[in-house]
Amino acid sequence: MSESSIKIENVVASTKLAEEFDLTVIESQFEGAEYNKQKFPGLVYRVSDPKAAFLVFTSGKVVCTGAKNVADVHTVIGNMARKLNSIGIKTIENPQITVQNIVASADLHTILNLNAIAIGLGLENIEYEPEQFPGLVYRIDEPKVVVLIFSSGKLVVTGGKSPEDCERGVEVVRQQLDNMGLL
Amino acid sequence: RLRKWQRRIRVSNATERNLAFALSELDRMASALGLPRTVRETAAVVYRKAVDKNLIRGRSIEGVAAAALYAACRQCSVPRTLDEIEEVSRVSRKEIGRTYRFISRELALKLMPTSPIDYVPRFCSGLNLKGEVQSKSVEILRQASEKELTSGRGPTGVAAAAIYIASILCGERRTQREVADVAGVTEVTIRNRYKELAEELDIEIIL
DNA sequence: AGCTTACTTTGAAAAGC
DNA sequence: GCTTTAAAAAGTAAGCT
Repeated sequence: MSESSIKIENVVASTKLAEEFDLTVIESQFEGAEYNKQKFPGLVYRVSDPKAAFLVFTSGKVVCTGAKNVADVHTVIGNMARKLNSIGIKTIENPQITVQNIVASADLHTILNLNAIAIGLGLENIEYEPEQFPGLVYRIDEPKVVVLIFSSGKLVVTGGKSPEDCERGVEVVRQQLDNMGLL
Repeated sequence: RLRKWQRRIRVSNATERNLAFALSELDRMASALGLPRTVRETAAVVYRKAVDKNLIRGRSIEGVAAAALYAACRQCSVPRTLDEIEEVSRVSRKEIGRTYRFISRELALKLMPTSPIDYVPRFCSGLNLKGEVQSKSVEILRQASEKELTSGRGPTGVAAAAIYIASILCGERRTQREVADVAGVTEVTIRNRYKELAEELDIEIIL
C-alpha cells in the first residue's frame, strides 16, 4: 500500500498576527524583506530553517507559502511571531492558522493515453489542450481538488485543504481510470 | 408606450450594430488567415449561439469573435494555433484561450484536442510536398499515436517531426529549419520529436 | 548540440487598483 | 481581472557557449 503515497510540495496558509503592522519598520529591521506598496500591498519575507515565504499586510494578516508540510507552517509562523517580538512588535498569542491550499505530487507508474482519458472522464469534465500545456486538468467535487494528469503517469493535486484531500483525490483518479480499463 | 418602443429600437440597433461588427471581424481575421467560406460560416454560427446565450457579457466582441474562429477551425478540422489567431486579432492569446474555454464549455462544443494529422495538409502544402509525403506523414502519426508518442506533446511539433521524417523517406527532403518555419515551432522541438519517433517506430533516417 | 533559465497550467489567501 | 508567493508535473522556447 505504499504506492499510494503522495508527496506534499507546497502548503499555503493564512493567519492574523496583529491588528496592524507598520511594514516600513519591518522592512528596515528584517534582513532581505521586500516592500513596494505600488507593486504589491504586502511585504515579502523569506525564511530558511523550514523554508517558507511570507506575505505580510498592514492589516496584521499574514500569508505563509512554500512550506513542505502542515507542521512546518506552524513552526515558521511561530518563528515569525518571535522575530516580530524581538524588534518590539507585539503579536497575537495563539493565532488561528488556516491551511488554504496544498499542492502535492503522485505517480501512477503507468504511461497514460490522455485522449482516451479525456473521452473516458467526459470532455465536459476535463480540459486538455496539449498545444498549451501537456497535462490534462480534471476537477473533482469530492474531495474538492484539481488533478493534473500527465502522460507519464505522474499527477499533481492542488486545491485541497488537507493532505487527506490530496490522497483521496489521487485515489478517485486511480479508481476511475482503473474502472475504465485505462491503467 | 412610445418610450418603450424607442428603447427597443435603440437596443435592437446596438445589437445589430454589434453583430455586424463581430461578423466583419470574423471576415477580416478569416481572410487574413486564408480560411475557406465554410469556416467563416461555422465561426458565425458559433458567435451567434454565444450571443443568444448572453455569453458576451463582460467580454469583448473581438475576444469572443477570435475564440469563435479558433473553435470553428477546430470543428472544421483545419486548426490554427492560438498564436496564429492572436496574430490576426487584436486580443491577447491568453484572452482568446480563456474565452475559448468559456464558450466551449457553455455551448458544449465537446471538441477533442487538436490532432497532429489535421495540420499535415496545410504544413505539407506550405512546404510544396506532394500527396505521397502527406500520406506517409499521416501513417507515421497513426503509428505514433498507437505507441503513445503523442500524449501531452504539442500537435504542431509532432506533425512537423512526422513530415520531416516522411519528406526524407520519400526522397523529398526538407530541412528542419524549413519545416520548423511553416509549423511555427523551433528546430529543437522537431529534433526532439523526430528522434523519439524514429527510435520508437524503428525508422532509419539516412541524412 | 547542450546547458541553463524561464514560461505554460492548477489552487488559495492577502489589500488595492 | 491584475499584482505577489511557493511548488510539482512535461513540453516548448530562448540565450549562450
